[in-house]
Amino acid sequence: MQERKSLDSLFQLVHALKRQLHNRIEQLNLDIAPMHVRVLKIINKKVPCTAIDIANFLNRDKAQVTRLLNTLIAQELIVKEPNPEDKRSQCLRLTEKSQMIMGEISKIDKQIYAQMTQGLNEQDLEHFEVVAELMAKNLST
Amino acid sequence: MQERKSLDSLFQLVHALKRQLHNRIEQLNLDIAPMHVRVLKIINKKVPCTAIDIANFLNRDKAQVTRLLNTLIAQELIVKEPNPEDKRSQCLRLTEKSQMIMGEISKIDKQIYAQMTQGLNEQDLEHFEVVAELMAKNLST
DNA sequence: TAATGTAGTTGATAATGTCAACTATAGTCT
DNA sequence: AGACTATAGTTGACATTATCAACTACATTA
Repeated sequence: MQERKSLDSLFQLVHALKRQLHNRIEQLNLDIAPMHVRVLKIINKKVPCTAIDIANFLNRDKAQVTRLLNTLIAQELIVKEPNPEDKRSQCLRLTEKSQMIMGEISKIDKQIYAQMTQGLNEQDLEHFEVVAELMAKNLST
Repeated sequence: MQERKSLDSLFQLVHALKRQLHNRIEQLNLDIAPMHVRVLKIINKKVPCTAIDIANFLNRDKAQVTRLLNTLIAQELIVKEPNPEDKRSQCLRLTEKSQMIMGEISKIDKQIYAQMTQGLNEQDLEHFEVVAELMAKNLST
């Protein structure tokens, strides 16, 4: 029953994490969902960033990404700019509004991370992350 | 950026895991989703088992559990029996049909687990699980 | 230039998750 | 016993996340 237990704890962890993030994001009164926040983070980090970059990073369908981006554009959190290298594609950029929001989100991330990692030292976390990454890689190939 | 990276690898791992499970379950032609399988596993493991037990274990809304159970009943994978200790409640039990299916599911679990844990030793896995459990606990309190 | 590939959109639909209101039974308190 | 509160489960409504297929427009390759 070793494997069963491990998968369950993993599912429960991520479920708890998503709920925390969802609750905290709700408090910002942004009217966007956790996936929108993840998209904002990616656009913030990767410059330049296109829709395909996001789909690849999140390993999600392009259709989902298009819809997430539409919401963000409607709320003036991102803008699309022509991609000089490819007329099919657009570069995504945060607006001033969302740049300010990213600060809040970063705080929330830090708080949740601190809460989640209580009682764990740097070495534990390092090891955990390495294992998680390897597992994800094992599954995706 | 330490915290960001860690959360992302976790999300990606679970996403990849869910996809693998989904694909494999699909191959069984059961016409049920991963959550249904998780419910079957819980009923299989915990005897007696009621709807509330499932909701508590999965940390999900009772409404969702009711609907998952309805599908399973419609497909004759589980039956409800009166709970002798509480007339509001029913005990859930696997049918012969689903007991056979559990064998297949167990095989799939083992295969996916083996794939996911390639290159990791028992100690790595033990540590990973302990950390995941502690994190989940930290978040839920 | 024809064929093939890629970026992104749209429609349809499945899977997952949450909230609130409700029924019926259980337990508690006096 | 009767009133009050709590719990098990159901139902309706809805939000979020995810996937597939078909499509347009542009890019790349042969």
